[in-house]
Amino acid sequence: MNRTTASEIAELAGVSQSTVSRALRGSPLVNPETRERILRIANEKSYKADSSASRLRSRHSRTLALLVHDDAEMGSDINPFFLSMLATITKAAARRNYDILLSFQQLSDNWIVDYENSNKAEGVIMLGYGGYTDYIRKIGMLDDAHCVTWGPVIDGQPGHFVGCDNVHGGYIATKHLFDLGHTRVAFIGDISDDCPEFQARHTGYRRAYDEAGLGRDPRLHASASPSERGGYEGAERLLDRGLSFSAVFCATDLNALGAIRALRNRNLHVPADVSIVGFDDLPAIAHTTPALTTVRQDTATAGHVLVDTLLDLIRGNDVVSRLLPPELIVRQSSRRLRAEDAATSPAGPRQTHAERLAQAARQTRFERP
Amino acid sequence: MNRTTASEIAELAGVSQSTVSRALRGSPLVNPETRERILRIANEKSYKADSSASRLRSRHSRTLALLVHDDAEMGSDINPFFLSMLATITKAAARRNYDILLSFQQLSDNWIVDYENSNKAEGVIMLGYGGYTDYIRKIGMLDDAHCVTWGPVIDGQPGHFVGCDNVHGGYIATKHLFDLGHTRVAFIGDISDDCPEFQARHTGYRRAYDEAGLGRDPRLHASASPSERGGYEGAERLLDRGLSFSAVFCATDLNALGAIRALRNRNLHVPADVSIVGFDDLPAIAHTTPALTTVRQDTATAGHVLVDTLLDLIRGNDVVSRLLPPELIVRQSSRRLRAEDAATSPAGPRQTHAERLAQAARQTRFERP
DNA sequence: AAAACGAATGCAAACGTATGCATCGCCAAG
DNA sequence: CTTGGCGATGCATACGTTTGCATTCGTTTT
Repeated sequence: MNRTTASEIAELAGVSQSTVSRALRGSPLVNPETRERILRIANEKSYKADSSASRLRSRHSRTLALLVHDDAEMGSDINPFFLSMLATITKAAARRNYDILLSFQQLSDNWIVDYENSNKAEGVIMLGYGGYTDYIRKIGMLDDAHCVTWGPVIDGQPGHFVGCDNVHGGYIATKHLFDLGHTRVAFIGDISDDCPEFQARHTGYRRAYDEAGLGRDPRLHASASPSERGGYEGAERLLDRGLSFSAVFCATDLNALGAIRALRNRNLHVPADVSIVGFDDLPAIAHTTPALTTVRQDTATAGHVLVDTLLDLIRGNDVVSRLLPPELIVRQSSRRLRAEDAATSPAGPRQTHAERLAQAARQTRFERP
Repeated sequence: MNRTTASEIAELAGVSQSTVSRALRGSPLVNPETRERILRIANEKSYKADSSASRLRSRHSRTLALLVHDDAEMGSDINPFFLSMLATITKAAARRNYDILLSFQQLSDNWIVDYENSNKAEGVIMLGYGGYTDYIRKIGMLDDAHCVTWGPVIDGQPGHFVGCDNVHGGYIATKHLFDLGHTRVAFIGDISDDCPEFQARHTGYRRAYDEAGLGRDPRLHASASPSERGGYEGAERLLDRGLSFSAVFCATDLNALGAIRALRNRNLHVPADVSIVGFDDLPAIAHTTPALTTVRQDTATAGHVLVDTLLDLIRGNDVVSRLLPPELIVRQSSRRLRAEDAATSPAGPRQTHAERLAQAARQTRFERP
């Protein structure tokens, strides 16, 4: 059974194929009555223009590629934060009459070039933490590379980015903890050059310290890959140092979940002993115990902005990198520091906070994921 | 700047355009040396055959559409279980050299027909709970509709399905609870005709009851839409009835999370007072407190099976609906019933289980999501 | 030496649409 | 009555491949 073609519709309607094409594409050149007739017949036959032929002729695929970074470290799991953006991006594209071609990939030089050269998509949206900078630089050389990346917005860097204001996010997270009376706030997260967004969150963290006029102990930073496991191991290293702290700001929600597990493992309770603030507002974490205080990135508008920016780029309009405002979501993992737990206070009637931390530091690890 | 075409490569290589095409597609007709030369030049120019032209001529788009049901009730959130399948499906397709076109849609008659008729994809994979049966029946009428659905496998039903063995899953979940000494196991989930997979899980639940020779109280079933909120409300209705139960099997992990929240809200602890078993094994739930005992659906092989089944369908091979075996994952939300908590035992020294449940039933609700 | 053959390549016709240009009828302006 | 213009339609080409068929050339068979 062969597909229905525009010529067949044309014959049925007693017009030429060109007129059918024009009628279906809403050209003002065709008589309203003719258009009506053609549309009716096309509907009856449930005719749809062949996309291959139409994109070949018109040189437009009306398709965007969505490339999600497949982090080898996460195993086969994909970072849930990026997954939660898929739907909004896809719907935003659909509203603009664009299809989304999905791909999970390790970073490779060829990918974008191949997709553009083979005309599979008019542009690419990239999702993934860090590590893109070098890659984008190469791509940026190509005039034809229409590519927008979700990630850190850095002045003067090549390529086009849409991202959350990570500096401000880190700032409000840390300030929230200071406002609750904490003075020694640790940071867990990777601030190497590979992850500029976490560097930015750390910058906000430092800014809050400076503004509060508190001295910041650099040893209160533990590096961690952006996974749950990374958070677990980071928290362990932090505890092993035997330092005093009453709160932790984690670079990602997954880090926070891992940190909570590590703390619990050493008999430290959240938020009773340690307050925790995460970053991302993953859909799942509202249901964890304790529900996580975190910095929300607005994925809904992010999806629209990513798509619109990419379309501007494709149309040759001027494009500016855009920062989206983050929002602090206070839940149960952060609470006011009790006076007797303050690091400087004398020992109370029950075991002091300092004692509990010290005990945790000595404790043998009985779980290794 | 115009794209490089096969003819340009041909000219550079001193051959005809046909030979270039053949060389790049690995035809055995071209001389190895010639092929080598052509490949080298094509690489230099980073030439890729235009997909529009190639699919127009060859009548193959090498693209599959992935349709994720956009449940209005979930708001803009997509069911995380389906999200977790996106990556495996996409990678499975990539391994077969197929691209994935992604779409989130309410159910509509036109969608599949449009996609096939416009030649955007050679087939469709549908993800979503229930409600498809009628829809599939319509689609099934069309010879050309290449469509595989993740969902309940029911004998004699039109369409092609790949799914988890929900009956067995429900059975092993419930049996697990019986093995732990529970005798009154409740069920939370929607068993209307809209959701055949939950009906199947409920069937497994009943089978375990029968096999254990235990009487089943139908009032221990609370209906619930498959969301977190559904589980919360279902658990509340269950508690309001003032019945005795020491364990709950929930039709989905989200239901289980909601149920746990509702129970905690009334001072019932999981698993101390009530054991809970979920279904799906969402990536997130390993990190909840308590970590959820659940029935895992093997999404990794599911992705491959879905893609392979669809490709078979496209190639005109015979296709059988396939059931994948589920697996019980025991974590911390289920535990052995203590003797003194058994519903029939006399009151112990501390508040009995029955008393605690009764208290929960009377309790005013102080949280409504 | 002629014929037959196979390997390697070129030729040319599709695939189904979009679109510039020509055409046609009709009415208003000259 | 002629001309110009405008609205509506048809004609014909081009988009860049894939692929059946023809062609060429060198080698083997009769």
